[in-house]
Amino acid sequence: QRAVLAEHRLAYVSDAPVNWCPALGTVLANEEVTSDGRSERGNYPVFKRKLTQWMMRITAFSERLIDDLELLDWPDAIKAMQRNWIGRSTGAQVDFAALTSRGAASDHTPSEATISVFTTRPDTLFGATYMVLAPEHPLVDEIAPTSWPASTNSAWTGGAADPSSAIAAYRADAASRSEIERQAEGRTKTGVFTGAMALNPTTGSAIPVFIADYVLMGYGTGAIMAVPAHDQRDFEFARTFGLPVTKVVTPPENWPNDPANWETAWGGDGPVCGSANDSISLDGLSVDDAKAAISTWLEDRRLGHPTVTTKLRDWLFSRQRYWGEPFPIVYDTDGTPIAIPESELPVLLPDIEDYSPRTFAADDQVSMPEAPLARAEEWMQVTLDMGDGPKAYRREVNTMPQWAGSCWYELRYLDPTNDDVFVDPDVERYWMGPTPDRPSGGVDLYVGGVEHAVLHLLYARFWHKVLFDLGHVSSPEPFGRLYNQGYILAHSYTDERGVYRDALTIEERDGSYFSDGDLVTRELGKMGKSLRNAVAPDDLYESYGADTLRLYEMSMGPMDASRPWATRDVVGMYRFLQRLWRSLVDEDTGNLTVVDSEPDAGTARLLARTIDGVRSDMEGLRFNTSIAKLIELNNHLTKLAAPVSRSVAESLVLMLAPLVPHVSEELWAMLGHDESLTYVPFPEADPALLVADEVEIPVQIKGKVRARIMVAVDADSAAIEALALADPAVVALLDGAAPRKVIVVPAKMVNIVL
RNA sequence: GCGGGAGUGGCGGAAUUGGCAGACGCGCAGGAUUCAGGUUCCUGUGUCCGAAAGGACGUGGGGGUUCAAGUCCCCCCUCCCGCACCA
Repeated sequence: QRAVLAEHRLAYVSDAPVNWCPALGTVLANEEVTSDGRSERGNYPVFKRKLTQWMMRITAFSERLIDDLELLDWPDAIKAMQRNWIGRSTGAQVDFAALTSRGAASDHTPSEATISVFTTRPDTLFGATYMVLAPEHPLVDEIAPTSWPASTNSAWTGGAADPSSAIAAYRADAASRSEIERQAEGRTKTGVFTGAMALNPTTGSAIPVFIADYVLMGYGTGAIMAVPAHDQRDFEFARTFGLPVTKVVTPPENWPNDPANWETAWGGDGPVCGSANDSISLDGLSVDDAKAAISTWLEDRRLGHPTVTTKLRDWLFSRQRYWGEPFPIVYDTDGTPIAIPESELPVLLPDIEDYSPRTFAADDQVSMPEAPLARAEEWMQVTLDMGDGPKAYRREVNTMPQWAGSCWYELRYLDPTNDDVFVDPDVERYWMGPTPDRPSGGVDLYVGGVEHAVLHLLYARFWHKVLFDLGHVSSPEPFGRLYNQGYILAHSYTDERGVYRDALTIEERDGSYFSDGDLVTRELGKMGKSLRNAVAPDDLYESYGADTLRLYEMSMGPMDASRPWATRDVVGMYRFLQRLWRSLVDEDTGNLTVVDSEPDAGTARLLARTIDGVRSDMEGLRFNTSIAKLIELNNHLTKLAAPVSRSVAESLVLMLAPLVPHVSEELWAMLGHDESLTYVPFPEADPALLVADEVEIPVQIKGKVRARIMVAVDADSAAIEALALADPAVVALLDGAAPRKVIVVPAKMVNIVL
């Protein structure tokens, strides 16, 4: 019963191949391994090892994890990365009968085996001329005969005397090559014949079954039907091994009629051809129609059915670390995992002498993971009463990955002192509940880096959906709006030997860069100690103060863009803060110069426009343009002969507070306030001041600005046209000629067409 | 190959819906203040022609739509990021 349940449990023990990183001394999730087979953290080699580890059944949520992206206000790039990672593709599973006896030596017996394949192109079933299994596919040993069938192509055997030695040699060879080596081989197709044949259910012909590493055990069923005419990989394999290429979809007219003369496979649409037998004909149908027709045919004969496959794999959830949440799991004397009853929770980490992970040489493939908690012998052994009397159990010694905590911290933050539940349902609904304009619910704004796209952000969504299904949260998604801030980049400099030179030593001459006289090459990338281009915040605090640094970083450009650091530019924001101070404070006496009288009309209007603009820029996280508007306002104030009005000064300080909190608080106190400005609302723009009575608009002749006129904001087109045509500069340029057409955009501009 | 994003002065970057390209800052130039210094102040600063007035050109390249294009459409180039033998 436990075994059956384990097939469906959210958390389960698996002994499938996992990612083992000897240098880190722990196993890793697929998401933590880079495409070249190294650890995301530390960039160490990672090896596939068959180990018993805890898994989370995230694949059960694949569909919803893709579909619910629609609900989210997230950057397209992140959504695309998640879709791509989950990798849903719809197609069909098709069953092929294995025929080990066909054409084989007389000591072979017919196989009962069925080879199931996943295909997105069931319409091309008639063109399947061979099959390929992943090298580690469990059926391989079952279907392979003991000797080569008569007249086996010598190119298919890998030079081996019999199928089992060919298979063994191919597997050994595949295992010895790293991901990087395989990629470096330029994807030349390799493989060997298994000696077995299979029956193409549509044509009734026997087709050879190969193993090849271009078919992955981890995707689909780990087996494919190969249609070389219409799949590029199969095409290349067929060319290498001299396999037949049968056309079943008509390519465009400029393609050679005979597939033997094709340069590539034809993967596009076209009328299906050569696809008929006694009970079905697909000929003449489009690809889509043929898919539908063959699916029905397969289902009627119980040979296949439509299905969906994803690239996403279950989440490897155990780590060999001390610092992680211990599993609430014990094993009985039979080694069966049992959940600890709630009354015994939480399981706390034991105090141990040595917390450090057991690590190995980076390339030590045969090393075995060792959990630090396994050193806590006393803690491991525990006596519990599971309802059948006290018994001895052994604790699980693996711990959860760092992601476990980040999957729900945002929920705990809502109600951090609650001792009864992790979050009160009412509290959760208040902060995170779905609303008509945000059906996903979740955190209002989550600012974070792209590096979490298919790690934290995927895991947390999965975890949240589990809690949602269990009724613990009302929101289907944890983070309603996501904003990716860019990186602060910096130039790094390498000399001829490729050694990084300290960025502080660099001099520029005639567009080239030199370090102590040596020519160096400049690159733009992240800051880092090893790149010798990091900027120490302490130095900037020392020279300019924390407010200046903060203001500079916000002013550099849009928040979501990566931007190059330029120490030289920091001074601009420092100067601004000095000018700001002097607009409100007498430098010599230190006394406030602000007056209580109302500002002049121009200043009042500029203030209103600034408040309005800064407010919307802040809402859109456009801090760079907020700052520009605040500088403009201050520049205006410094040009005034008169002292600054209190109403203007206070609004300015309040608007600056989120950007330069220290200077703002200081000025706020000097303006006579006892309480922090944190509790004062953001200024409101006077709507009456946002609309001017008159505006200056350009007058264009043939699209070029030739004059400017003042017009009332509510002036109609005719009045504006008359004003424009009466302008002396326009009269002179027209020189008596009658305009062919005059376009007037009220309160915006005039364009005269000659 | 697939997916995402970006190309605007010497530099970082502005420019809601097509409507004055270059806001704001750096740098640079000239000037001011100062015994001096600059982490001070003021003025100027897209490019080219011109003493000036003014004119021409100008948002990666090429076409197009429009009275009007950085913005819309078509083709192309370059760069960055993610995934990559996913059947």
